[in-house]
Amino acid sequence: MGRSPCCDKNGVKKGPWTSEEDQKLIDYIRFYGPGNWRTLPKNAGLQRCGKSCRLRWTNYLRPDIKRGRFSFEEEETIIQLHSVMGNKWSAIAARLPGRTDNEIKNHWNTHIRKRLVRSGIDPVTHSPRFDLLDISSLLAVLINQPNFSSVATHASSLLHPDVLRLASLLLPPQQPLQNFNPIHEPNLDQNIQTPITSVSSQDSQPQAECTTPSNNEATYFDPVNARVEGHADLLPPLSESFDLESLMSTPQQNSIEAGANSSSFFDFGFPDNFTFEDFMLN
DNA sequence: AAGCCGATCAACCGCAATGTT
DNA sequence: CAACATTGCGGTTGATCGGCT
Repeated sequence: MGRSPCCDKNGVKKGPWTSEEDQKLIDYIRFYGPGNWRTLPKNAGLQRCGKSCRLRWTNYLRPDIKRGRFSFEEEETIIQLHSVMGNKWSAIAARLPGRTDNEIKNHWNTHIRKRLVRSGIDPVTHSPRFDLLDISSLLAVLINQPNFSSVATHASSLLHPDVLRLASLLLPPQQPLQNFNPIHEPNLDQNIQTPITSVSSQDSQPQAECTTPSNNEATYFDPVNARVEGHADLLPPLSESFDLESLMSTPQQNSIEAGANSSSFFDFGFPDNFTFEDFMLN
């Protein structure tokens, strides 16, 4: 009746492995190969549970394990695969040579997941979540650009349409951005209050699509009235299903579809010193 | 210097799936 | 086919470390 324990608890060591134990395990597996984990510890002279030996080998001692930081490409792959597979860490690991499921799982939980949350992405569904998004910091980055019209043009192709729509809703109608007052960030960086000026002559970045007026006065981008003011191309059409409630909820059935556009949305948060140039380069 | 706290990651636990008798 | 053994997987824990006060 019931399952017998995977190992005899008496006399079985737990906790971190010593280098001597590692060496015993390596030597044994080099000679006999992995497998038969139940009898392995006894045969190898280890006071360990077979399960512990298998875990130590597969997650740490295996010679084909690639250690060190995850590359950008690896992280992208993990995000894409996770959007399709969910928490199938072993399946994800199978597509990342040299990485273990445990390592990927840890990296997801400690790095990637937090970045997605900061970027307003639900890490479970890979859908935008505006209750997660630090929208004011995003706006601060976008608005605090000398050539905001151009920025908006870029942003409209890079950001989720509903993000831009929400951004427009946050701004009072007929009000220039210089008076923009973030709702939840009363102490937001004062830079956000800075008037947005047209592209200056010393602006070294080429801006082929720049729609900034040619005068030297400060210009303000009003997303709400962008269409009437000739900026219709700056704002995407409102999604049919868009409403604040839908955005605040966590859809359960659309992870695969969401995965298809997740990497075109924000994949990462914005560090304090983040600039639009950084954004475009990434 | 000491204590606190958050981040990281190796390791453990329980359960499910699969294999064997 | 049932019972048991083994392996694999995902969630969680806890030790450790570095930064901060």
